[in-house]
Amino acid sequence: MKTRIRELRAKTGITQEELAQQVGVRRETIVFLEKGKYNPSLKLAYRVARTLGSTIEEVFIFEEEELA
Amino acid sequence: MKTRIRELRAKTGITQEELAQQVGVRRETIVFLEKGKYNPSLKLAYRVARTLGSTIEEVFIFEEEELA
DNA sequence: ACACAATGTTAGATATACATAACAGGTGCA
DNA sequence: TGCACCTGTTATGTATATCTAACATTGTGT
Repeated sequence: MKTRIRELRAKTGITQEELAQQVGVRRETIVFLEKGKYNPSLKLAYRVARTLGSTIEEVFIFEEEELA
Repeated sequence: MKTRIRELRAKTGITQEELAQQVGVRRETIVFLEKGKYNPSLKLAYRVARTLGSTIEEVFIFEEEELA
């Protein structure tokens, strides 16, 4: 899974820490998400997308093979 | 969380069992999802949405309060 | 009424998302 | 140089999504 979290954070000028607080998770969780190191719950994905002013499918990108 | 899984299943005429097989999970998992009894992983949400010919945000609906 | 398919529920086991804490490397700025 | 901030990593613990199996209920057709 790839994400545009870092890119969107840069665009809105917020840090991992700030995103974490707004989303209600720990900063480490954001680090792992940004690096695609795990597969978030749908609710968390929604929160991140909304906080970044975007949608789930724009923020979290799966390759076809990953879904098969 | 509410979902349109049942509605979209009806539209395409597939059973819980068939959806489960196509998505690669157990039927009980589909039952729980349909009833909003748990919060799926993003990857599972993607698979369900794609199998139903739709998108995550159309299939899984969160109320504002749930996200806050 | 009977048979069978579809759906619902429950209990226990396993995997993993996420929390927590602690530390390390990098960058910019005084 | 030094400090403060941002980012990355690792280890351990907890909560919960998902699996598995078994049984109950509801619906549908004949």
